[in-house]
Amino acid sequence: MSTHQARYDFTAIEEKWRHHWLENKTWRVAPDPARKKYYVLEMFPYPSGRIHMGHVRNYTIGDVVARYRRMQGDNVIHPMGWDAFGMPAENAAIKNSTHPAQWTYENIDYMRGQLQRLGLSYDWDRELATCDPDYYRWEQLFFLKMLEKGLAYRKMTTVNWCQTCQTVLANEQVIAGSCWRCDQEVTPRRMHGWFLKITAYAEELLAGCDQLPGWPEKVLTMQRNWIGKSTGAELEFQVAEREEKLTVFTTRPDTVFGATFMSVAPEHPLVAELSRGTERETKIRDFVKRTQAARRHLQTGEEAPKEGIFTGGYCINPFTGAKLPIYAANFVLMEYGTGAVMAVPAHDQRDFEFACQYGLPVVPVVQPEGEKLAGDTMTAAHEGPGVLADSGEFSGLDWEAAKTAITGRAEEQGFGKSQVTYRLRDWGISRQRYWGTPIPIIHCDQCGVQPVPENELPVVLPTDISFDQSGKSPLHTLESFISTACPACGGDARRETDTMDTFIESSWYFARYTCPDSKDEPLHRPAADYWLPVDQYIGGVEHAILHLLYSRFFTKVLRDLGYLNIDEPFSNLLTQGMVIKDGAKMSKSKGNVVDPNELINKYGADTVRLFSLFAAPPERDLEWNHQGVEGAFRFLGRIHRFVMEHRETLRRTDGELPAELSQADRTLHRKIHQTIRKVGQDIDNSFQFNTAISAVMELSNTLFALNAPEAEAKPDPAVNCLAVQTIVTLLFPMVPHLCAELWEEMGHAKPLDNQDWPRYDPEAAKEDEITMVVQVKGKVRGRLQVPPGLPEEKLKELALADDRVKGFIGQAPVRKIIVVPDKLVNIVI
RNA sequence: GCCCGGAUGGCGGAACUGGUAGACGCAAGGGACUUAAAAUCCCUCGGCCGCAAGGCUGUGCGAGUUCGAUUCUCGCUCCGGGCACCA
Repeated sequence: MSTHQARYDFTAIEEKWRHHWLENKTWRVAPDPARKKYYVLEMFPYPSGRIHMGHVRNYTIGDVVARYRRMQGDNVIHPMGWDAFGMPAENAAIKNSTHPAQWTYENIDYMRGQLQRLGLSYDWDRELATCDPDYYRWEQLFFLKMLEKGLAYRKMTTVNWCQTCQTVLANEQVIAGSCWRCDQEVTPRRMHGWFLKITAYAEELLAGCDQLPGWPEKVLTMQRNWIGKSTGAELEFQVAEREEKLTVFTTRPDTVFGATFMSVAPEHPLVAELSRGTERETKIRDFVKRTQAARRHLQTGEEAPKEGIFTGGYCINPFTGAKLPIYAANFVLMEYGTGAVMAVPAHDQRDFEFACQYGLPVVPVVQPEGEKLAGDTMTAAHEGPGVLADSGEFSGLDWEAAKTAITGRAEEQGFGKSQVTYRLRDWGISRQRYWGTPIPIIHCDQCGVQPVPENELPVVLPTDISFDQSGKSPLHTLESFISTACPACGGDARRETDTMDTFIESSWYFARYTCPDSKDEPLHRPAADYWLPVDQYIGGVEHAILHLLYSRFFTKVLRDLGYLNIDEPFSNLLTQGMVIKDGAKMSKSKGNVVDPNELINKYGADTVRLFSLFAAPPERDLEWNHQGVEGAFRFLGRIHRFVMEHRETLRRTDGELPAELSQADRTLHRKIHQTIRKVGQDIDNSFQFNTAISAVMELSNTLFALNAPEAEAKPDPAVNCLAVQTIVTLLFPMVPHLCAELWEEMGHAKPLDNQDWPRYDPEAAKEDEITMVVQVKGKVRGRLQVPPGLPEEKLKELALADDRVKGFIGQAPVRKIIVVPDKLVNIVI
């Protein structure tokens, strides 16, 4: 045998099969109502230049799922595309004086090649790039439809501004006070912007969380918290000696008798109203200005000390008639609820602190069991349960009952109602950037804000632009783009120069993959209906709220607009962990980046894939370990060598097992079927590729040992052949090139691509002898080799007869014997 | 502060529904082959005691339930993530 023949030439093998798959379009799919469909999708990448290890891991996991489902007979759609709009293209354009489009498309070409080198089984005919007008034009249509239904609107409000990115961010895109992309701290800014009414779907988005058993509980919890539903009441307080009423939202209507003052947001209109023309006016205006500035300079995560100022106004508690002073307080948020709060210091810690600071009364009205709280001795608010006291006719009620009773009374009397409030805010989608989807709107001095007529879509992003160093969008000053005619009056008008948040593109791309060539409509219903929803979605947990919430929202909107018939986009979600090196996330600044290209050159794609699956289960972070990669490479080399060494025998074997199996045959045959069972279970239950791979390693270890030169009785060639076939087939989803090659080397004419997953025979997997553990008082004292299925009595007998066990029992009386069939016997003395 | 995760050899990680802790791989040590090296193969490998047979101990810490706990309960410690004045 020549060493040449045995060499594992991964470069040649991988190149051969890459071409084979691409040229034959092996992974192209079409709807087939007769077959079960399976949609597996990985979060598409931003074309930043080159793929990184995180992509490798993400896409390898998806590829294994895709190939595995195909082998199970499913009609598998597995598409890939490019999240191609975004800031980096613009930054690169400014820096290198290229055009964002050119930069983006060059990156796409390069990265597509990288993905193909990994052997990922995509249907490339479905590839899309979101910066293509044929893609984003439909977003402009969606926007117009949403505008018609009141789901898109424009308002002037305080937004999150990122100075570095020179743009506004949605609330979801502010992570711990900083920009999700560049980490710059965001600052508040007043400006006009377009919003999508995600709050109209708050309840459905929340309820949907209970309909997603295939999602990690952690992600659902984060989404529930983000939506932040609170149930309570809205109560109206008449402002003393004035026309206005002050409406508050509270989750604790039961404490209304304990309200001793009111706090409102500094921006609340009533603050300016009440102080107008009084001697307080300047002082109050200063306070408002100061607190807003302070909020801007707050360290992320820091709480400002509570501060407030008396506005000079009072309002009347409708339940008690008491006159409550109205304070402007820095901790009250204008954006939440009504921007005003009834303050109950005895039962709310914030109000308590505020009351202490400004000498306001504390009146407990919910008494906890076995205690009698008094306002002047309390050191903290009591926020827990209790029974109402000093609350008029409601005294004596349990707090929960009181919530309903008091709200009900307010409703009868016409000064309140039960109310649900969400933390979720509408999605601000205006971006002051160039490289994005133009918002199809025209501003006319005469007619106001006008939608671009549908038949004029798309509003194409102009390409004749030049960047200066300011970082500002060139669209804002591009006269040829801005200047247009008003669709209503035909007069001079200006185009909207803001573009859409790029999260819009990723909110529906999974649907467009089902019909990427649809020309006359955004989605071709028969295709979308057949393929959707995505059965398995895979990506990083960093999108737990952002992309995943937006996509859920968009799916519901598109459903209500008649484009889709599903409620939820992703039935199952796998959030894979990060790839780390030396205990830290890979980053240029840390100098711990591993380049996939170098690895593939050195070991081949199969080894890189194998290691990234083997080193950790998918949800967990994966520590990249160079020596571990070597180990994966050695394993593939061993399999390759074995097949090549036995090539001729393997080709001659017809697969018919001998009628009588020898000891070695039985050992190997049993292991084969145990492995089929184990690998199938591991993938089906929880994508535990790491343990699936170790199972295959065990099978190969058995195979190699039984065929080692020093082995006494070698297995029959037919059993060996079955073992090799099993290894190659089970490993194919993870290590496709090598397995395809070895399959062919074994003499199979039909490629492994659509081979059926091996069948598991429970009979063959049965052990004919098992190790029974004998314990004395719970400690292992002996082991028995017995055939499985022995009756309990027999097992007890055998256990008690064991010499070593006898020694441990000694003279002590046996009190009890516990038998777990086929597992252990525990003798209690 | 609140809400989730997690903690197992030198390392990555296994362990069905409470039933042999450490599968599989890496590293390390020893050996074989080789003029030598690489590659490959074999052996050892949680800790302590012991020549050995074997014993004791061991899954972050402390209790508990159980014949039996990495697994269940309670209380802590540390690490990671999310939210953070949301009324």
